[in-house]
Amino acid sequence: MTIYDIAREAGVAASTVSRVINNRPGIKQETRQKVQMLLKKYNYIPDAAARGLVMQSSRLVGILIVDIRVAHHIDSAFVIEQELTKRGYCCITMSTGPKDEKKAEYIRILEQRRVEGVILMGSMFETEAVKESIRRHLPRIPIVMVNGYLDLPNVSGVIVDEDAGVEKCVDLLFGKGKSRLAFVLDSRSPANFRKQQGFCDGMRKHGTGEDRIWRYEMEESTVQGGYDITVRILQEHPDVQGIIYTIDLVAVGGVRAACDQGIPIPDRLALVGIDNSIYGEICMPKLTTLDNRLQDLSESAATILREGLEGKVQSKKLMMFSEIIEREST
Amino acid sequence: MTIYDIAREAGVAASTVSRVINNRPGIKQETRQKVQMLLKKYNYIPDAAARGLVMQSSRLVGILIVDIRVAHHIDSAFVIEQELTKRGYCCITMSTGPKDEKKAEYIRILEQRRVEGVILMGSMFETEAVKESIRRHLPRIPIVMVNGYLDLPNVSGVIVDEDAGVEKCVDLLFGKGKSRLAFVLDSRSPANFRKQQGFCDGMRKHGTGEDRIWRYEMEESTVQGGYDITVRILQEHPDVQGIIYTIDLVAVGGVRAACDQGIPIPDRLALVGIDNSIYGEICMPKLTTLDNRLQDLSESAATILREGLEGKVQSKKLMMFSEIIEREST
DNA sequence: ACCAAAAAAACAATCGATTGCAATAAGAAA
DNA sequence: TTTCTTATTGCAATCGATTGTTTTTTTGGT
Repeated sequence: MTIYDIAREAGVAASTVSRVINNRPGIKQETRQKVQMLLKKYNYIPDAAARGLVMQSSRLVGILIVDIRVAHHIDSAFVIEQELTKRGYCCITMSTGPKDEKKAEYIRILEQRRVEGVILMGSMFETEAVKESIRRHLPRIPIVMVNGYLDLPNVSGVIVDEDAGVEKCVDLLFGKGKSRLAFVLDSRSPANFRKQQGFCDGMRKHGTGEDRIWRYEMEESTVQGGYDITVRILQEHPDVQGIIYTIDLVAVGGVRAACDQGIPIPDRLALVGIDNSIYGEICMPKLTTLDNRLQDLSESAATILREGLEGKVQSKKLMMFSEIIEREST
Repeated sequence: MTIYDIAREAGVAASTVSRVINNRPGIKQETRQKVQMLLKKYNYIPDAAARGLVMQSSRLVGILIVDIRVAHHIDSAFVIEQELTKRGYCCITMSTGPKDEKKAEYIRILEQRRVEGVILMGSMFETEAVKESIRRHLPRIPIVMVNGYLDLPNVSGVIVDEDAGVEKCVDLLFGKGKSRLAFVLDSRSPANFRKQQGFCDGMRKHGTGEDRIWRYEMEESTVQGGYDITVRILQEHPDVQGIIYTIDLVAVGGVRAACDQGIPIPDRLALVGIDNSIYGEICMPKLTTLDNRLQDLSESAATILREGLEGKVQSKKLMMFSEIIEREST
C-alpha cells in the first residue's frame, strides 16, 4: 500500500493524500474524510525510508555497547532508548565487542544508516581508532559518551568521578583500621585506570609506600575470575585487610573465595565493589559498593543527545559524583 | 556526498558509479579505478534508505522485548543480534513494557520502518491483542517467538517444555523426601501458567490432594518480592518443605528469607529456581535451577528467522527440553 | 579504410514519499 | 453574467540510490 494506491482509490492526487496524512491545511473537509477512511481501511502507514529520503532525516540513532549483556550497560541503554523512542526515534543497539576494528565497522554501519545521533556506552570507546573513525565517518552528528571522553567537537561526555570515589573507598577502609589494601582491575577498560589512580592517590595520602600498593590486573570480569584472583592475593599477601574491585561481579567472586577459606568478612577482610549492581545485593554478606550513578548518567546522556538532535547545543562535558553504598562487606 | 557528486567529479554518469560500488561487470578498468579513488577520497558510503527504497528491502529486523533489562532476554537478544548483524541486518531492539497497547504501538513502528523480520522475546507477547496487531500490520514477514507461540501462518515459535521441567523438579524434591511443596509464579507471563501446570501435574502424580497444592502469585519479580512472598509462605505453611519459583531472582529472595529466619537449606527447606541465571550461582547456598536452554533457544530462533528472511521456510514450531541443574539449595 | 560486433557509458524510469508552484474550481462582488 | 479572489487540488521536481534500455565508443576482421 503506497500513497499512490490510496490516491487512486480516493480519486485525488498523491500530494493531497500526503497533506491529509500530515494534517496540512488547505484540504476540504469532505476530501479529508474520504482519504482518512481509506487510510484506516488499508491500515496505511507511510514508509519511513521514503519519507526520510525526502525529509533528509532518518530519525534513527545508534547505541554502541561493547557487550550488551553487561547489566549496567543495558540498564543505561534502556533509559536512553525509552527517552528517544518517546520522541519518535528508533534505536539501533549493537554489541561491538572489544576490538577496535569491529567498532570501526559498526560506526560505518551507522553512517550508512544515516543515524542522526550516537551513544557510545562505556570507556572502552576511548581509543584513538574510534576517535579517527568518528572524525572520518560521523564528524557532524551529535555523539554522547557515557562514562568516557573523546576530544572531538561533536562528542559530548558524561562521566563519573570514580577516581575520587575510589579514593573515598580507601578512606572508608582506613577509617575502619584497614590499611593493607589491594586493588583489582579489569585492564581492558580505560575508566579503570582512572579508578586505579584514585586508589593510588588514596594510598599515598595515607602514607603508604609504593611497594605496598598492591595492584592486580585481570582480563575476564567473571565471578570465577574474581574468585581466582582473590585466592592469589590471599596467598601473596596473607595479611591483606581490604580489597577493592572495579566490578561488583568480580567482587562477588572475592566474597565467595574469602568465605570458602573461612576468612570472616568484614572483620579480617573487607571487600568493596563498584557499580552498585544487583549482584552486590544478592551476595551474602551484602557488598559495599561504589554507586557510579549510572541511572543519572544515562538520563543526562539521553538529554544531551536529545538536545543535540534538536540542534540546540554543540558539545558538553558533564561530571557526576559517585557515592559509597555501605553494606555488610565492610 | 551522494553518488551524483562522485559521478560529476569523475566525469561519468551516476549509473557507472553505482556499478563500480556494486562490483558489476562492464566497466573499464581505468574508469573503475578512477571512481574507486574518489570513493575512498570522500569516504563515500551509500545511503541505506535510498538503496532500500529502490531495492525494496530495508535489511532491518525488529526485536521486541517486554523489558530489555531482564538478563535472560538480553542474553537471547545478544545471540540473535550477533547472528543477524553478521548477515548485514540491523536490529532495532525495543522495550515495549507489559501493556498490550504499547506492544501494538511498537509493532506499528516496526511496520513503518519496513522491517523484514521480527523477534518476539518471551511469552508475554502471547496475547490476542498482539496477534491481532500482527495480523493487521505484519501479516507477511517472518516472525519468531522465543519461548512462546501464536497460531499465525507467518509466526514461528521456539519453546521449552518447562512444564515437564517443573514436573521433574517436583520429582526431584519428592525423591529427597520433600512432599509439602509450594509454587511461586509471576502471573503476568503466560509461560508461567504452563510451568504451574507442570507443578500441579507433578503434585497430583505423587498423590497430593488439590487442597495441598500451594500456589502463590506475585506481580513484581524482584529479590524483595521473593523475600516477602517466602515469608508469607512460611507463615501460612510452617511445615513447607520445598518451594519452586518461576524465576531465579525471586528464588534468591527466598533463599535470603530462609537464611534470615534461620531455616537450614536444604535440610528443612529446599528451593528451586528457573532460568539458570548467574544470580543462582552468586547466591549462597548456590541455587538449584531449571535450565531452560535459552542459549540454544536463541540460536534456533536466529536460524529460523534467517531462513525466513532468505525466503526459505514458512513457519515452524520447535521444542527444546529443559534440564535440572542441581546445586546446593536442594 | 569501412563496417559489424562487442564493450562501455549514458539515459531515463523507478522506489514512496514531500512540497513549491501552477491550475482549476468555487464563491463573492460588481 | 462577468470578473476577481480565494479555497482546493493537481503537477512535477526532488531526495539518493539501482537497473533495463539506448547510445556511443572501441575493437577487430576484411
